[in-house]
Amino acid sequence: MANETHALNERAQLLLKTLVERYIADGQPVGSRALSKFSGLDLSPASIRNVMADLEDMGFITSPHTSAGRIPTPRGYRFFVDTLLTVKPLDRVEINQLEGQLQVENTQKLVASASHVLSEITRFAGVVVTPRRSAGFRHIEFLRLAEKRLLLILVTAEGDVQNRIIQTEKAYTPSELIEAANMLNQNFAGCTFEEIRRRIQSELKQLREDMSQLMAAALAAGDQAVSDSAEDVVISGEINLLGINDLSSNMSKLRDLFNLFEHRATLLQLLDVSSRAQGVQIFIGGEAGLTPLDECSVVTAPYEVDGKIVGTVGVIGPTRMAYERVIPIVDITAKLLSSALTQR
Amino acid sequence: MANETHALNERAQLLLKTLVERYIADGQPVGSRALSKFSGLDLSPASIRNVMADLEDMGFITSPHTSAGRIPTPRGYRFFVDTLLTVKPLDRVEINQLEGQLQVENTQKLVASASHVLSEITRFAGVVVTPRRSAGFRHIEFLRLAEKRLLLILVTAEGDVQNRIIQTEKAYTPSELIEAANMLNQNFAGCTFEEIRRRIQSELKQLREDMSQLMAAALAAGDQAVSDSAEDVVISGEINLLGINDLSSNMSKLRDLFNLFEHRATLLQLLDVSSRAQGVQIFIGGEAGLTPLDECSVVTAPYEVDGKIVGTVGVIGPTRMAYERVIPIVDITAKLLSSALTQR
DNA sequence: TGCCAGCACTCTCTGCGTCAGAGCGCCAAT
DNA sequence: ATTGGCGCTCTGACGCAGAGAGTGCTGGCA
Repeated sequence: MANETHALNERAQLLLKTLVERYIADGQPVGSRALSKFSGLDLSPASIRNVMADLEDMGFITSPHTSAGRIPTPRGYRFFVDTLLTVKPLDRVEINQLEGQLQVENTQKLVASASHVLSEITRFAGVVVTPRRSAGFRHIEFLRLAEKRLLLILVTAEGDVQNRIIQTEKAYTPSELIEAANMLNQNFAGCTFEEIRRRIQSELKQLREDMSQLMAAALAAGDQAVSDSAEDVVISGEINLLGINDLSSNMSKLRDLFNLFEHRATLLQLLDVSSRAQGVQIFIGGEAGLTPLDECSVVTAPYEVDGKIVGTVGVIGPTRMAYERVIPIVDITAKLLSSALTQR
Repeated sequence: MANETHALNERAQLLLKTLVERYIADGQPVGSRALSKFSGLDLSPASIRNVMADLEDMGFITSPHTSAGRIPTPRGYRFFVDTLLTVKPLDRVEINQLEGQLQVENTQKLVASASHVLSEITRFAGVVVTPRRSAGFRHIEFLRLAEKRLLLILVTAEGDVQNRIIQTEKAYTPSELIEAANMLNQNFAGCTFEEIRRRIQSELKQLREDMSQLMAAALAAGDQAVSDSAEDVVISGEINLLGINDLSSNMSKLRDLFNLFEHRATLLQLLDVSSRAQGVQIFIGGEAGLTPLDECSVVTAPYEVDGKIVGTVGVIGPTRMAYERVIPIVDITAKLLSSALTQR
């Protein structure tokens, strides 16, 4: 007895499990009759009602109103995913399919396609935190577009390419441009932009005056690269959530949710948490502390480059989602992303 | 009499105008009493009812049901925007504000920010068709990332920068890379990729074998650049439309609308039409032939580079929108975009 | 001829009451 | 411990009446 208030006996667990499964499957509150049919146990609805009452007391399930069946509470979902859920790993076929849809041309495309694939395959919103990169300098190029217009191409240590068009006051000759680029490439390759800034500052007097605008532009582009490469969140398939009945019923909540999506910083904070732990993490309902996510769950997994965690992939969907399907998908996607990034 | 069935007399026009204005303002069907108060004419509701009946016969207005006021039909809106609407040009201040929010660093950012600004300022969805560019070759660079990994940087004639990481079979020396780049830069600058492909093919035998992989990669990147630079539609602020009562009432229509947004090709077709004409164009309701846009209007304006139309900007919002505000905004945005693009 | 007050009519919207259906809790019997 | 049975409660659908809004029409007036 005292036992039952803390731990669930096997029967209660089985019933909770089938209840959650049925609710996830058809979204209707589950009554004692249905449970008696589907649990596999040979119990009458009346007996089941007793157990259900206990489960309700313990806070695992609740009824929307007196004469409806029961639905899982967040706590019920939590227990379900933590100890009752049996995930079946993906088929080799599905993995290949997933892998085939990742576009490996460059990091941005890779991240974008990962997010897109997640949303396509789960039909929820896919989300990826872009890898954080320490912005070092590798290579620069000035390309003459017109008399006083240059295209500046900047490659960071991580192989990201930044480009911007700059208007110059003076018309540089091709050889001057090459000279400036060489000067930067030879002296500063491998440095951070902060270092470059310091060293240029101190050597400014020696610097030929007509070079200084080019240097300034280069540094500005560098700063841009740093800020661009700050962590960011890529979301796709938000539209899928419009189709989810659980969410689209109360319009104002839905609006809040989409507003959250626009508010990258908040989202980032949530997803960052998940990158502390290894493996798949699940946030159920408001567990993340964000009210717009009340009826949502977030399934995340960190991905890594060379053994170091650099970002997070995930799926945002209704709390009533098929976890046993979503979890392996997110897991594999993180692994695929890791390996695609490590190769480069 | 016969006159009235074709053209509207002044009184009818004024009443239609105030009716549309009032309906746009508060979204409620407008009754004869309200019209008599707000029209400025000194007429009793009863007289106004006669005119309204005529307007209804002519198809400019309709009533949702017997005892409601009248609302404009698409034809009513059409007449309104064509001949009754008085747009007030934007303040200098507003223009500056608009201009300040455009990010001119490079074409992609410019287009994205234009779309974003439109959505922010109108609180509807902003949409921009990216400029079509003939993809010519300008410059290429091979950068060694690791032994058998190169970063390929490709600059098109229009100054767009493509980059991709390639794995090579052979470990190239820096001087080989420079040689390959030089070879391409000197011989093919200004050519289309099609030309390059032909000429390389014909000279393939003379080409040192170890260079061919680099050439192939360069051409592949070029093709990518061509296809990437194909026209595309950038949408932002779709979420704003969630908040519009006219649209969010019937969920399924809203879904259709968002599906349309995902279906770039269809949207492109619609927006391309608008780039045939000069100046602001307005599509009301389903005039564009797309059912998901039934309750929407699209306000567009083409923008140009060096006097040649290269794309379209626009706003998608509910048919019940404040046209007199949206029209100048779209107009000015197109002009700002034109001038920003022409400068580069 | 144009305008308008008045009136009957129609339609929506709201609230109320009823009724069937679903499901529960409790209790007594096994 | 399990279970059949009974009464209770709540929802959702339905129908109905009354209020409110706005129209169309008619007949009178300048």
